[in-house]
Amino acid sequence: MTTVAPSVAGTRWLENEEQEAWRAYLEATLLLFDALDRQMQQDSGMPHAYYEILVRLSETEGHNMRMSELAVQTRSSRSRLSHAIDRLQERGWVERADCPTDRRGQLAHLTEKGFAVLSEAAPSHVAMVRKHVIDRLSPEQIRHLADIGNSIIAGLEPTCASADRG
Amino acid sequence: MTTVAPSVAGTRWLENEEQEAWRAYLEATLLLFDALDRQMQQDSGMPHAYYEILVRLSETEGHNMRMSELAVQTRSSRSRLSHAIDRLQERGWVERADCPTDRRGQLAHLTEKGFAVLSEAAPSHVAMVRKHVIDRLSPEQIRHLADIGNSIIAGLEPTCASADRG
DNA sequence: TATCAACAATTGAACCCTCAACTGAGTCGC
DNA sequence: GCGACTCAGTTGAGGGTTCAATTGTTGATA
Repeated sequence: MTTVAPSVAGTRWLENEEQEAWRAYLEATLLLFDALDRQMQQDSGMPHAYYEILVRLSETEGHNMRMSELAVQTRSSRSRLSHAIDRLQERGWVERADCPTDRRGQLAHLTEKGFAVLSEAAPSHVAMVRKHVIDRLSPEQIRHLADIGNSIIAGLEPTCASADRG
Repeated sequence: MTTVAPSVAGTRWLENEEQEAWRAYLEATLLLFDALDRQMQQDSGMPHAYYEILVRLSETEGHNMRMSELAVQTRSSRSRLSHAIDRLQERGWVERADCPTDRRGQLAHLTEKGFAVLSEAAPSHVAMVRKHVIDRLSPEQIRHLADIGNSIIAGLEPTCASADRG
C-alpha cells in the first residue's frame, strides 16, 4: 500500500523492513501451500487439508477422535470438517461412529484403507516439505521459524478469537 | 506422521525440531490467513486475495497492469485471476481494457471507486498484520522471517516449476 | 420435571479456486 | 503467405470453504 500510505492519517503503516518481511512470508507461503496442495492432489487425490486430518487421526490411540477435537487440531471450522469427513467417508478412508459418552457427539475413525492411503502419501509429502522448507534453512533458522510460528499462534489461539464460527 | 514413520523405509522423516518448526509454521499460517480473510470479507466484502490484486494495481503508474503480469505478482494462476477480475469488475472496482501493443493482451485497471475501497480497507488490514505478526516479533525476528521467506521463494519461483498452470 | 440456554454436528447455498479445454493473436520456418 | 507452434486470456465444470440456519442433546435452574 505504499502509494496510498501517505494519504490516510492515523494508521501506523509498515516500515520498509517490516513490509519486506511480510511480503516475503506471504508470497513464500502462497507458493508453498499451492505446491503442497497440488502435489497431494495429484499423488493421492485429496487436498493437503484432508491429509492433515488423516495424520491427526493416525496419531491417536484407536485411530479415532471426536469431531470437535479434530476440528480444533486441524485448525478447521466444524462445518468444514463435517464436509471433509463426508468426502473421506465416500472414499472409504474414514468412518463415522456414535460417541459412547455423549449422544451429541460423533467419532471420526481412520479405516485400514485410509491408513494405507496415508502411508502411501506421507513419504513424498515429507520429501516436499524437506525440499522446499527444511533443507533450505539452517538449524538456526529452523529454530527461528518455530519461535516465530509459536508467537503468531499465541496471538490467534481460538480462545482469543471472538465467537463460534461453524 | 510420527506413528507411521518407523513403518516406511527409505524416507528421511523430520527430526523433532524440524517437525515442531513445520507444524508451528503451518498452524500459525492457517490461523493467520483465516483471520485476515475473515476480516477482509467482513470489512470490505472481498477475500484477501482480491485485496492484494487491488494493492498491486494501485502501485503502478496509471493504476493498470497486464493480466499475465498481475498474475505473476499476485502468485495467482491466469484462470484464477480472470475469475477474480470478473468479480471485481461486477463491483465496479476494476475495469478491463485492450492492450494497445498486443491484441491478445488485456489490461486490468483500478477504478476510482476501487481505489476508494482499497483506501478504506487498508488501515484495518495493516493493523491486523501489525497486531498478529509484526508487533509480536522483535526486529531481529522480522529479519529472520524475511530471510526464511526469501529462501523458500527461491526454491519455488515459477521459473523452477514445471509447466503452465492455467 | 419443565424450561431454556449452550453445545455438537450437519446442511445447503453462495462463493472461490483448480483443471482442462477453448478462442484468438503473435511468431517462426519455409 | 501458409502451417504449426506458442502465447494471452477466458470459460465452465467440479470440488472445497464459508456462512447462516437447523436438528438434536445436554446441563442448569427453578
